[in-house]
Amino acid sequence: MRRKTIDDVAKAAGVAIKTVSRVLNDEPNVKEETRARVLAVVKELNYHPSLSARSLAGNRSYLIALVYENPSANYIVDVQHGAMERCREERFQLFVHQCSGRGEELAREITGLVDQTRADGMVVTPPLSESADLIAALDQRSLPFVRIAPNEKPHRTPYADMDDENAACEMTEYLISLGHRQIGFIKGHPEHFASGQRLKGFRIALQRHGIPYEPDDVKDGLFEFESGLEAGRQLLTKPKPPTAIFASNDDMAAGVMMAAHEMGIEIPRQLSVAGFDDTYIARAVWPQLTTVHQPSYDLAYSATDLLLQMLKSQKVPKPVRLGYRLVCRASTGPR
Amino acid sequence: MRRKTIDDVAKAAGVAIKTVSRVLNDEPNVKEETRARVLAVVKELNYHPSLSARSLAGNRSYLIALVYENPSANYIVDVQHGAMERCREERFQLFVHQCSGRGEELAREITGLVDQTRADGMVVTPPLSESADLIAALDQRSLPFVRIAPNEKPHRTPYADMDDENAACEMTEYLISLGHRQIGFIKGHPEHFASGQRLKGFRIALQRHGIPYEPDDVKDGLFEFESGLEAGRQLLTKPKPPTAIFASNDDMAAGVMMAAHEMGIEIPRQLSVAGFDDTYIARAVWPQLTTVHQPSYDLAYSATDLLLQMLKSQKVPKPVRLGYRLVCRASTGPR
DNA sequence: CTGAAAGCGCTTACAG
DNA sequence: CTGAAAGCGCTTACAG
Repeated sequence: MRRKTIDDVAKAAGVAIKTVSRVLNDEPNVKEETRARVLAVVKELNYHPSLSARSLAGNRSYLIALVYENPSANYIVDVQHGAMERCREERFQLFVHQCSGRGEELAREITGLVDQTRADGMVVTPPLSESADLIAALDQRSLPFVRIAPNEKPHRTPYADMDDENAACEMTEYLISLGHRQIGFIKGHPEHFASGQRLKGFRIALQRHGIPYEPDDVKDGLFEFESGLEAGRQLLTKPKPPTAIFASNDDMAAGVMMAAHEMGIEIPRQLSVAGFDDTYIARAVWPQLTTVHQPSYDLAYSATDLLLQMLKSQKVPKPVRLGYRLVCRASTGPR
Repeated sequence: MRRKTIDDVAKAAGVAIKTVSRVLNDEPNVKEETRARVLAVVKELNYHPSLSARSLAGNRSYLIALVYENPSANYIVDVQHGAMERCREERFQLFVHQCSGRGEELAREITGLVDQTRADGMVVTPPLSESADLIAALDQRSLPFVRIAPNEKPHRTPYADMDDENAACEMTEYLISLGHRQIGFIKGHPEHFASGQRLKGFRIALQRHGIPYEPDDVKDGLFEFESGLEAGRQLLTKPKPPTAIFASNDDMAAGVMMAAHEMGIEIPRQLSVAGFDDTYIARAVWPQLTTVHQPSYDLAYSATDLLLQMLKSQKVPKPVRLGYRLVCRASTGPR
C-alpha cells in the first residue's frame, strides 16, 4: 500500500497542495470551511507528512539534538524524557547524543554532529553547558541552542536552571535546626558549576547561624559513589567527627552511608546524612535519604520549550528558573 | 556560508553527481582512481550528504527507532548507548521512544510512531519484546524489527538474548557452594519472560543438589525496590528464615538488604544476598552486591547489528546469544 | 483567500 | 566504468 502524499489529500479535498500545506503548518489565510475540510481528509486518509520532504523543501530538519556527557543514568533519563515530551508536542524529533571528547575535540565532535544531522537546535546539559570550547563552536555556527544549568549566565542564548545555592543553604539550615553544629560537607566535581554554588550555600547557612567554617570538615568529591565513600571515611575517622554530613549529590551521600555502615555508625542516631538531586538511589539506600529534589524533567522540558520558542520567533526568550524542594526522609535526625 | 551539495563535489572532482553518489554509498563500478579523487574532494570540502535528500529520493529514512517501556534507568541507558554506537558506525540515526500505552493502545502508539518518523526498522526491548499486540502490529506493517530477550523465539525476525535460566542456576549453585541450604528467592515481574527463566534456573540448581523446593521461601516481586523490601521482610520474619536470598534483580536485592538492615541482620555474616543484572546500584549498596552481569550494552549493540544486516541484505540473520558472568562481591559469604 | 511553478539535494532507472 | 534525466514530497516565492 502506497503511502499517502500531500497530493492525495489535495485531490480528495478539492484544493491545491499549497492549501493543504497552509493548513498543516497553521498558516493564516485559509477559509475556516476549507481548513475544516482539509483536516477531515487528513484524518480520514491517516495522512502524515513526510519529514524528509518537509526538511528538504523547507531547509530545516525539525530535529533537535540533546547532548550530554556521562552524567548519572537516573539524571539523564529524566532529562531525556522532559525534552522528548516537549518535542513530541511540537512534532519535532529529539535526537540524543552522548559526547565522548573534551575541549577542542568535543567542539569537533559536536560540529560534526550538527553537520551530519542538520539539527535545527541543541539542548546542552551540564557539564557541557559550561564548556567554553563547545559554546564557542556553537556560536561560530550560529546554531540556536539552550543550556541547562550553565555557569555563565549572560549570553545570546537562554537557559533553564535552579537555585543551587539557596537549596544547599536551606538543607544546611535544616541540619542546623536539628541541632547539628559540626557539619561535614563533600564537594561536587570541581569542573561543575553547581559544585561551587552548593558549597557557597553551605557556607552562607553556617555564617548565618554563627557556626565557624571548618575547612577540615570539607572534603573533595567527584559526584561519584566512590569519592563519597572515601570522603566519608576521612570525615568519620577524624578524632572529632561531624555529627552530620551533607554530600553534594545523592551518589556521594550513598557512599558516606556505606562508610558509616562499615564503621558500625548508626544513621541517623549517631550520624545524619543528606544528599542532593533526589535521584532513584535516594530511595534505594537504607535509611532512605534526605535530599534536595532537583526538577530534572522540568528543567529539560522548559529548556526545550525555550529552544522551540527561539526557532519559531527568532527572538531570544527570557531564562527560566525552576523551584526545588527539600525532601526529608529517614537519614537525618536530631543530634 | 551555503552548505556544500553533491553538485559542488561533482564539479570539483570533475565527475557526474551519480558517480559521487556511487562512491558515497560504496557501490561497485567506480574506477579506484576516480573513487580516491571523489573521496579527497569530499574531505576537502567537508561535505556531508543531506539526510533529508537521501531519504526522500531513496524512499527510506536511515532512521531506527528504539522503543522501551519504563525499565530501570541504568538498564535503558546501557541499551541506548549500545544501539547508538552501532547506528553511528553505519551512519544511521537512532531515535529513542518511551512507550506509555499497553495492549492495543500500545500497538496504536507504535504504529503512529512509525507513520510519523518513517523509521526503517525498530529495536524492541523487554518487556515490549513480549507484547503480542505490538509484534502483531509490526508484522502487519511488515516493518523490519529485532527483539532483545523475547519470549517467543520462533518468528520471522531475529533477536539477541542471554541465557537467564543458566545464569540463575549458576548463581544458585554458587550460594549452595557457600554452604547455604535454605535459600529464599524473589521472583521478577510476572509479565516479564525473564522472570520465569530465572525462577526455573533457581529450581534446577536446587534439584541438582538435592535441596527440596520450599514454596514458602519464594516470594512475588515486581523488579522494583519496594517489592524487594516487602518480600525481604516477609522472608526474614519467618520462624525459620533463609540464610541466603537470591533476588531476581539488583533493585529488589537492594530492598532485601534494606529489610535486613532494619532488623539488624548482618550481611553477609547472618544473611547472604544476591541480585541479577549488575546495574549501577549493585556497587552503591553496602555491602556491595554479588550479582549476575547482564550484557545490556552488547545485547543492544548486537540486536541493532542484526537489524542493520536485515535492512541491507533483506535476509533474516540468525539470532545471537550473549554470555553472562557471575560477579562475586561482598554481599555473599559462607553460611 | 487560493493556486501554479520552481526547486530543495539526493537516488532510481536507464542508456551507453 | 560513467552519466543525463526524471522524480521523491514537500515549501518557497510569486501571482492573482
